[in-house]
Amino acid sequence: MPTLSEVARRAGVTSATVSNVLRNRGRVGEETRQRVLEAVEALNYRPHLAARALAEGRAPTLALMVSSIANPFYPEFALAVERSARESGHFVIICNTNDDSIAGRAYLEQIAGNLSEGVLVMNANLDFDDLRATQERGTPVVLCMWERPGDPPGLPCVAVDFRLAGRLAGRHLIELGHERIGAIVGSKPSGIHAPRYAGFADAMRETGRKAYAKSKRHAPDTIAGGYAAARELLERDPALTAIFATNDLPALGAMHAAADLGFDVPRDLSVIGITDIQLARESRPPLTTVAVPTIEAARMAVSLLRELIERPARGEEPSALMCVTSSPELVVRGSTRSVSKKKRKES
Amino acid sequence: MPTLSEVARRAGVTSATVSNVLRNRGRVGEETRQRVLEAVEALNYRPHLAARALAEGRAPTLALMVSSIANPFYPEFALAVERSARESGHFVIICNTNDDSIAGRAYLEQIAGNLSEGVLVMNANLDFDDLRATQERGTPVVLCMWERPGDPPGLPCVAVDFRLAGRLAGRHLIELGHERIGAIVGSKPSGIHAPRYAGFADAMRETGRKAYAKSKRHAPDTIAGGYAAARELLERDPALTAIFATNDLPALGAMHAAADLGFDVPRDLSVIGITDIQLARESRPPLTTVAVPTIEAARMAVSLLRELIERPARGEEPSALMCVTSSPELVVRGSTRSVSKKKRKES
DNA sequence: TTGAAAGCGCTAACAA
DNA sequence: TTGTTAGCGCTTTCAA
Repeated sequence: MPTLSEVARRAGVTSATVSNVLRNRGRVGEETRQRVLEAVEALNYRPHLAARALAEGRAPTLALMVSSIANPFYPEFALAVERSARESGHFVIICNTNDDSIAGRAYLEQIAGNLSEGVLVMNANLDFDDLRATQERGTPVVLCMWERPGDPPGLPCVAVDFRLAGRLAGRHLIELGHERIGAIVGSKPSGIHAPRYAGFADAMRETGRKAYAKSKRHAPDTIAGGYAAARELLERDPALTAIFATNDLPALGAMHAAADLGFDVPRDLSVIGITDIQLARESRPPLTTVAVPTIEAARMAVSLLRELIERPARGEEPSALMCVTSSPELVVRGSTRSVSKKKRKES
Repeated sequence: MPTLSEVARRAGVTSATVSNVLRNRGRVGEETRQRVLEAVEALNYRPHLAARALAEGRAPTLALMVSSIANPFYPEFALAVERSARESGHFVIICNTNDDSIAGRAYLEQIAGNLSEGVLVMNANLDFDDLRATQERGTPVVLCMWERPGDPPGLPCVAVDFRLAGRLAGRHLIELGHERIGAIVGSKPSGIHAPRYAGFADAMRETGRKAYAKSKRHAPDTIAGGYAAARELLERDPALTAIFATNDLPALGAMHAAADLGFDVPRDLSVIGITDIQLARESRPPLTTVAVPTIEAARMAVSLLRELIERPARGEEPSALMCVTSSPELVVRGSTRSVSKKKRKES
């Protein structure tokens, strides 16, 4: 690989000059410029990003921490992150923590500040103290999807009003006339799914329903998890006419369970999720869900991070430590319907 | 961020010594060692990976080029790649080419050799000349999933016998008694899906069937693509009893189309795909498919790449330029069944 | 066993 | 407009 000074030698100038033309920093004579460009071309020169990073005191990558990139939601997000990151010349390093905070810490310690200029966190299974520590050591961190806009996490974040999402889902079901509604809630009791369920509960309370509390199951955030939970729910109370899940994947699983138990969705049972992942559009029937502004969140997270990276260099305070995305929105598709008078036919 | 020499100063030694203890290179007195370790601890020192990379002349990352990480197949693969990469201390940079060879080239030029020590290519939409060029500039490249073991691509690769996969799928259908079989083939005519279809055709030929040729559609490698193609196929020839798709996603789409047209899968129509993505297990009915050794391919790709990275340093020739994974295997699930005598009931 | 010194490829003052 | 020089943080001979 040719280096700057080889290019310089060939062009009969010094590396400083080559550097200047490469960065378009002006103050270079047109003729010299041409010569340099020719040399670059002839040698097929490409700048050494690691060297540049070292000299500039900044790294050209952002780290994206996820529990597992294989979760169907993350890739969509990662794609958006990558696109935004590219705009500021950053590459993105995927860090799978595998839901293990030890692994997460290991990643942070190795990457932060050296290889990556900033850290994006897409799951809550990292130790917040670790995150604060890396922040204090000079590498900005932003949480990509904070679920409670009203309750700042003590770290920069982009917040999505998931409580509202839950409420919208609940309301939709109520408007369709459902009374007996089961709920499938993400597995970590005090975890990120609490606000979603709280919103759902709000909707129930607002309209004077109480029955919902009996029919609640926790399940891992997967199709299989939702399947198992829905089965339990439905076997325990076959009179349920709707199921609310705090996430699309379990909602999809619930549809399968319903089918296996002889319920027709949406005729006998309505199912609603939250997020609007790609798959939600592609299930049969397509899933009614509350869409969360994923792409917007990704963009915001990257620009917030970028701001945090750049501000200190300019001696300014960041303008805000929390961005709030636009609100979640109900997307009515085929998996919900107004409750039929005759209720279920079979089972 | 503390630096090596700060640690050194605090421990009353030079940076060379600190470096030695950190790399466990021995030749350091036990007492000094302790002092250094304490200083490291006290200062909370972490090595600067970019600086180390520069000094060592090697980068700590691998680039994974994919057309779009959002394709449901890639994340599973990416996860496996990341795990393997970590074993040799590499981080993985995700490069979404977006199926655009210009974007791909841009990535290669920026990353290869500087930020990344090697390049993994997970789609064929990169210009092979670009790949060869980066290889010649000193950055090893490996194709992660070459479809024709018998026909080396002129680049290091790990090959999967996709023709066999196609054949297994075809045979399975034939063994179930199917005669009229439709095929959905990936959209790029001469592209990566050709061997899969060729294998399918082999199976047909071997058993003297010819009808298949009429019922073939090209479709993008998505659920929607498969849906549209299957609809066409089925509307054109409702007597089809089976559909073979060169990939799971379109196969899943075909199942949806079948359902929409009143075909029951598998009673009226069998559907089979290739790959065995996670989703295949989670569809209704679960998809019969030919499983491809994804994880194994990921591991092989990373170790081949690692070997290519290290060999030249040791002056050796790489042992092989092509690894072949174990063979694809039929996974029978719920979407295929022996052809019923009465054929379809409805439609 | 430890230190001194050069250098990886680049940037960025500052001088000329 | 261009060159000189001094690093960025680390590794690695080679000496001591």
